[in-house]
Amino acid sequence: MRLLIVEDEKRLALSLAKGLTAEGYAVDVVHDGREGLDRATTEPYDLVILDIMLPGLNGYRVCAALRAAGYDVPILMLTAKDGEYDEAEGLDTGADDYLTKPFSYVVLVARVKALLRRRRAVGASPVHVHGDLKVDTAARRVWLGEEEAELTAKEFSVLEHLVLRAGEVVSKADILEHVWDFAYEGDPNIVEVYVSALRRKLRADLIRTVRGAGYRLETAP
Amino acid sequence: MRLLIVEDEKRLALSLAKGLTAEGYAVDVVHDGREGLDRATTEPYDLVILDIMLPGLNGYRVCAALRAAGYDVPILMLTAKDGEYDEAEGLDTGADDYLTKPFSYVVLVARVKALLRRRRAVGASPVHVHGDLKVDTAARRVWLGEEEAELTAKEFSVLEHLVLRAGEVVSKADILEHVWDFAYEGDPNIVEVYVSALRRKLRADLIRTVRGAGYRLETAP
DNA sequence: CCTCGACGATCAAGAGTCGCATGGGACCCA
DNA sequence: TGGGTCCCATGCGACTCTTGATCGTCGAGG
Repeated sequence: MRLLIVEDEKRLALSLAKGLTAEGYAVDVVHDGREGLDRATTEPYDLVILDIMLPGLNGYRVCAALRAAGYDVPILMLTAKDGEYDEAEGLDTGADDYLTKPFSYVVLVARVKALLRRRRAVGASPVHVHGDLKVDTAARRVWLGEEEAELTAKEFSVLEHLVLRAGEVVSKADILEHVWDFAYEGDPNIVEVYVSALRRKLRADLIRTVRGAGYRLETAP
Repeated sequence: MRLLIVEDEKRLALSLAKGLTAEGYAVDVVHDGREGLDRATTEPYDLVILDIMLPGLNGYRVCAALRAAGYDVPILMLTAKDGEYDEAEGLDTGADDYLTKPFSYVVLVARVKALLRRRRAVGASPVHVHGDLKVDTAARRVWLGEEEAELTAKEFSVLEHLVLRAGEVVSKADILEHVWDFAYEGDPNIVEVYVSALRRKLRADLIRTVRGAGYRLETAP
């Protein structure tokens, strides 16, 4: 799961990024509206956190522009409660939720999770089952049969991405894009390392290598 | 995925081509607008990268000409930020996105991927069935009746191309262009080798040889 | 009907690429 | 300082791709 934070207060942006990274999300931060718009439309995010007061384009306009272009990723707006901007207006322009500053970090994480869950809840629960593998994306827990597996944050993210596209071949480049953030420029070998770890902690034949194409999470046919 | 780069600065063109090839794209380069127009209309590309300042026809005119002819492949424009040309104008002539020079290589790749992704999102169901042959392009799996066949990456690509044009005669040159890239200068015999492998792994009469013309995937049983 | 030439099929081997395992180092947090 | 996570580098092993040689087949024209 990859998030974009558009926030010009650098201290706040940094602390949010840090916390959300620790939760296991890949997080990118940009500091003005124009760049936020560019980035959101060119990189694959699962959620955008958007401040309203921004240099360049303000949050409302970024949000409206994204929605006008058919962008359907959830947007969480951050508003300062000083009267100049109104929360309701945020929802009018197409935001999915808003938070009024100051807010506690715990609340933010809860809202983020709720939005991500709601999105997938178009008929599906946040728990995915494939054969004897069970993945709870909300709680970030994994079971194989009765046994719970202890995964690190990155391991879980890689598995999550494979589970969301179970049965399909997912290329290493694709996994890199979704699980790592914009700043990452390293070797795709890193994906192999994590797949290897998942096979060791779960079951070797769960993730199938498709040589020259990527990996595929086997579904029970 | 096949890309066309229309760019007269040879150093830049070469370095882009090199990088994008490393990303797994088949890349062709031409150096002037007239040739770009010709190539784009005569070869099947998935995306065109188009510089604005070009000898012959400039990028705007190439882009406008393509769009006027109903050409709907995504176009990414490259603009030099020296005031003479304006980014907005590029979008007006029908480009899908633009990048201002100088840009980082990483950003270019991100934009290319975004454009290809946006396009693919509109795509159709990835499972093709012809008689007892079933090809799932997303999962990269192939069945013949109940039996699944194990194909290598190249074998699958060749089959995929034949399936997309099932019933038609596809020339060896055409297969070479799509599965290998335009600049491939090897022996066309390589196609025969792969067709041979497909017949062995699937069924001999599935791919019919049309002497002097190419191959045809049989649709009727 | 036979012969010849062109085209296509098949095979085997070397070169090249891809994926895996492993260990070490950087970094972070307690 | 110590444990854990994350990332990188290396070398090995296995598979894939490609090439070139050889054999088979088709069809036209004598």
